Amino acid sequence: MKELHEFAESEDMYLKTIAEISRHGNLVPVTNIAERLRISTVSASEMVHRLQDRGLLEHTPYKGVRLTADGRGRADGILRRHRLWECFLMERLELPWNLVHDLACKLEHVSEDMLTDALDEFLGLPTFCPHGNPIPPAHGVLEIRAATPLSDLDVGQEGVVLCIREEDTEILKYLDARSVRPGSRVRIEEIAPYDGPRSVLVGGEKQVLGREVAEHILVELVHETKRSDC
Amino acid sequence: MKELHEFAESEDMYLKTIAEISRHGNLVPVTNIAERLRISTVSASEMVHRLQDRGLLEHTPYKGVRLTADGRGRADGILRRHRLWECFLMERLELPWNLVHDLACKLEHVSEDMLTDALDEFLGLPTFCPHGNPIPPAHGVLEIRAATPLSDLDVGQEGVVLCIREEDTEILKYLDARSVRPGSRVRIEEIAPYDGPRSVLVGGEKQVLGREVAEHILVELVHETKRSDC
DNA sequence: AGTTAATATAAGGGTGCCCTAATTATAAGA
DNA sequence: TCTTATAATTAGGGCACCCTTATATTAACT
Repeated sequence: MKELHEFAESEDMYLKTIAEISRHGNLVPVTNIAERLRISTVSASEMVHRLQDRGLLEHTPYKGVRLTADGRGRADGILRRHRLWECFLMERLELPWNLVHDLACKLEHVSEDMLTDALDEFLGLPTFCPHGNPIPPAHGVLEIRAATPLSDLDVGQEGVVLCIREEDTEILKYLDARSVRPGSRVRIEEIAPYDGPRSVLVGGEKQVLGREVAEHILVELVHETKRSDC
Repeated sequence: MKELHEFAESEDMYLKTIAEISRHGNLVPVTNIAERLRISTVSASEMVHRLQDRGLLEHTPYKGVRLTADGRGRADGILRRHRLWECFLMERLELPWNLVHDLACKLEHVSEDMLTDALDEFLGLPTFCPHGNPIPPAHGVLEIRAATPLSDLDVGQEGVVLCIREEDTEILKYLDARSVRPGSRVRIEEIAPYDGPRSVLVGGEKQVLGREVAEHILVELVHETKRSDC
């Protein structure tokens, strides 16, 4: 009966993925889960059933999936550990920020509360991970910030990058190379026809970002301050 | 083909266990491996074959198992990570020492060299884990210390505890409660008949330790220094 | 040399998680 | 309403790792 492995790992990945896609309480299509996890829809569907049986989510056929309170709690725990590890890897070990995510993905499954809380304290109870995502508290609910996808901004509007949604090594490296990081100030200079690529002013330089990429960059709108030349 | 899991974990446990039991290059009976991992001998035997096929060890039927250079290297890597994590958990997170081992057992499987080396540096390149075991260096070979099991000392002999062999939560807690820790000075006061329990002087108090337990405590012999009252 | 205890292997299962290919059910637009 | 794209399910496998219950082998002792 006993196995050498503590097998919550796959479960963790599913819950985390669903929580990340969901964001605002909407139903998550099973197809999307499969895509993100790079597995077949059959496998994802199968696992969704298992998770439903365990009371971690509810599946509405042909619509999608929503985490239960239990599932949400579990997912928050995972995100919490993930982001705390990210802080540690970045701030203390000073590892390059594009590696940090992948490493945290493995560390996040070590799930003892004692460890997580000790780490939290050691890091000085941080509230955001280096990618700008909020760290769920040990007890209680995650604060929600008013975040807008960069793709929703119009020409001339400015914002401060809060976080990069899709935590994928490639996109992080790509954006990092273009100075798009949490805290960066960005300003839309131009939007190509057909809702196309954006020309964005970042740190004095002009960058061109596709709409798909822009959708993954969450910003806080900055009120257009009076220009000195007006 | 792709799996969500990186499946070196069982392999890791086998290699680590074999390395721990072996210690001095002798053959390790498959039965012992099974015992330590708390699995059936059939399963252990099966896995030993797999590991042999992968060139990580050599199995001499009815005798036992010995790691190849490759296997040894892998095992050292695991022990290195394990002990570095133990340092971190103990020194930085200040977790209770009996928890530290179990947590490190999970963290040790996150095996990127970048992480391990960064952690090593962050901790100030420690050479021993909190249980007194040496930390294998990134490259090169483990230094060997002249360690004697406490069970080999005679009445009147003294030693300093180097490490506790069997890294098992129960025994660690037991010994910790009796002040037997790496660095402790111990002195055999009495040995019961039939090579029985030892009365040991530790930190001014007398403790009684069974022979089996004493076998797991490795000490460095201390030359009987002249007493000041002589 | 013969018996016994330790060790190894064979046979048959099980679980978790993943796959492909084929089929069925549904939502939503023409 | 009817069709079609999307979603779900069924059927049949695979791999890693674990199990129990035999049955063979061998080391080692009498």
